[in-house]
Amino acid sequence: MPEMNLSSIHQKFVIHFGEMGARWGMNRTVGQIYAVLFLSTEALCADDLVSALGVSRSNVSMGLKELQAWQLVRLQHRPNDRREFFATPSDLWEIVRTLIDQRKAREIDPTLTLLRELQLEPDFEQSDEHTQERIQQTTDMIELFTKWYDDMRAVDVERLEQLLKLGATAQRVLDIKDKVSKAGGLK
Amino acid sequence: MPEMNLSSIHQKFVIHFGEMGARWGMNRTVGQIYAVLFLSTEALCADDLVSALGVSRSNVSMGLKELQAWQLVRLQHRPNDRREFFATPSDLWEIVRTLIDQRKAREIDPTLTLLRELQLEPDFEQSDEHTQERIQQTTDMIELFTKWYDDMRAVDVERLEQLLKLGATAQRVLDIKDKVSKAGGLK
DNA sequence: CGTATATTTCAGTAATTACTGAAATTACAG
DNA sequence: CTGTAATTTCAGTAATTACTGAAATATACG
Repeated sequence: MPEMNLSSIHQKFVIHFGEMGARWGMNRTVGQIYAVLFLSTEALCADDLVSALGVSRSNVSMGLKELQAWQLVRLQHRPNDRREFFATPSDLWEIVRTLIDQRKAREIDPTLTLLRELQLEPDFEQSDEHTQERIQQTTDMIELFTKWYDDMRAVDVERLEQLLKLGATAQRVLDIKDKVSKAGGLK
Repeated sequence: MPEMNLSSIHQKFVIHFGEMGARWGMNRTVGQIYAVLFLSTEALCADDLVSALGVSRSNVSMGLKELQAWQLVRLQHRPNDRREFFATPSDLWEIVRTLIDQRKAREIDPTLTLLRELQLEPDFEQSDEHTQERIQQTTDMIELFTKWYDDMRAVDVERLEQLLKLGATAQRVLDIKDKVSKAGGLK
């Protein structure tokens, strides 16, 4: 990793998110590009990234393309300059939402599709009870999570933070409901 | 992929979770082993997996070792049989919790550690405001999520399902609180 | 102990994925 | 159009990761 005129802080951050990127279905370079953009005050062009990371121009080009496919970077232009500049959304919540949306689209949705297809196959009814149950359980759980996420996705950020901070406290509402219905005999 | 005397349903399921496993920081074989165990009525020994998947004995051995490191499989013994038998927990919620716990421990916790370290570095105060803000935002968000998860982890499954089904409906509680405090002037 | 069976280790190899440099393409100013 | 700068493509190669078979190790039973 030659040629990294980034501060010590930036370097550590970039290296870490490079490793993390690799575990998240991108590769190291893609993660590093994103980290540099994420910390950068202004939008950067491809050559800025080349000199920040010391990787080839073509590697940066491919990395940026992938980040665009993930919808994780914004493209910008400057007057009298035909280079393209890239930036990350300033709102971290937006970034997280995009990440979840993308992974959902690439992993969860196809899985759900498969599970539903399996249940429609003629063989399904013939397969042993345990298999049927497992497939059903998995389908139900994914549906539970995705519906919850769809719900949450619609809530505005401030509200969402409140809800998350409530956490298990929200459970108290259910506790009370339980007690009331038991005591009062309400269904 | 020779030697797969699994039903069509099992095959499709196994192949899919093999691919998914690869995106989830395990490899294809590990994902496939897990899928076979997940659908199996009874615990299986290594050679069962060899013949189900048509991979080498040593590959299965390594895969099982990795699954044990992830705490995703249970080891069982049968009387008068010194082979080891493997099974997945019967409770899907337990599996999901383990998966999240493990990924948290491998990815989130180290990230949080790094972010906190960066904030303690002498250089941190010197770095530009945007960088400081980004690192702070990220720390805060991860802490928000992990605290929420810790909360939820303690709740029993039935309750958890209720809460997730509530979803954004829980927001109404906050809405009402808002209206009351506005109307009544409560702080 | 000795032997039979189960499991793990690991060096070598296969397969996959990432990266580079050169060539091709695109974009646009003159 | 023509020329120049920016970007992309892609074949070749490097690096990484996955897998195998053979050897080593562990386990349990007589």
